[in-house]
Amino acid sequence: MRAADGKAMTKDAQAQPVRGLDEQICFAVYSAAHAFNRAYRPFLAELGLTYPQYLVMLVLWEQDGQSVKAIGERLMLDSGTLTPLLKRLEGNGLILRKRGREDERQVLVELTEAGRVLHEKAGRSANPVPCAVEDSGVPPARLLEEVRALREALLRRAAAED
Amino acid sequence: MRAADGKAMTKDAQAQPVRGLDEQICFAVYSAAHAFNRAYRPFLAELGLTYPQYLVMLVLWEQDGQSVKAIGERLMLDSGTLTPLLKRLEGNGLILRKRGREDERQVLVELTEAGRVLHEKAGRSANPVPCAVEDSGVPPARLLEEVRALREALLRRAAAED
DNA sequence: AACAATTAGATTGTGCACAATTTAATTTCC
DNA sequence: GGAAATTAAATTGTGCACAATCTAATTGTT
Repeated sequence: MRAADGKAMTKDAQAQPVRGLDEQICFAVYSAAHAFNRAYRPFLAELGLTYPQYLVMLVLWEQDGQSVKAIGERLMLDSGTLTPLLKRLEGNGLILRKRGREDERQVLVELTEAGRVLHEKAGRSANPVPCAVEDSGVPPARLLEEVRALREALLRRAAAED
Repeated sequence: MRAADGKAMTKDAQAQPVRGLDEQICFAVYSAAHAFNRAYRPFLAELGLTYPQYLVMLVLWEQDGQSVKAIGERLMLDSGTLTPLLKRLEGNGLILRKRGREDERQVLVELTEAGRVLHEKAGRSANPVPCAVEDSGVPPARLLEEVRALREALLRRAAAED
């Protein structure tokens, strides 16, 4: 866990009249996540991946041979989500799953040749999403930082809840 | 549909080297959506709702008696998602589903007394999420507008893809 | 009236997402 | 060295999410 900066939380949760849908940041983020999914679909269909599978591939393209645990920490997903997803990627010939020799509890995930080739293909395919981000007119660097700050604050609250 | 301002899209999708996970706004939004879910969980557990069910209740609390179609347009969800979700809400006694008398293809969704009472209860329960948003230090009004602008740009791209 | 086209929901099948539990391997502590 | 605690994955069960398909009702056209 990062960000144990000791700064006290500003206040406690309190009862409040329920806000309408359109004033809620949570719905904006929720629906934006769906919109990303839709915008990515044609690009990912060319690669034969779903969006969560693409995220796993991004993690492996950054560093091959990671454990399920390490992938899960990177993506904030648990084994109940990753195990079947990784089995599908293995079934499609993009990765191999093998028990660690040193610690046999671990499962190490390695790219196959096809998995590495897909990295090149992804780089050559037209990705519509960065353009859409640009179209939105929102400065990407600032938005990235704001959404990350929001996520971290939410995770701190969730962890503090009990 | 809003925002048909006639402004041409700035450029077409192009091939680009694949960016790392941490530079991608899509992953920031995706993981922030999960973080909202986690932060909401204890609040929603008190109400006996999941997050998507809470969204449906928000829509009905704003206006009772809407059709499945209208709810779906508001939340950007289709009948394959809503039908079983609404049946669960009906099973829990929060709503009633009845065929429209005027147009029998429609199913109208109405709050029960328990569903209305839950609105009051939601208003009295401590909601940790606004506090977390405040903790993040990001100006909420600006963030809301930026995320919405992003979503609309993504949906335009997705619609234009083919 | 009659028939095509459209529309509203429901259904089916695939794939996340996560809580809770289980199994097996490893580490810790004595 | 051996029992207890911890850890890594897998499994099970519930609930979204959406594409594709199906059924039934309505609307439009002739």
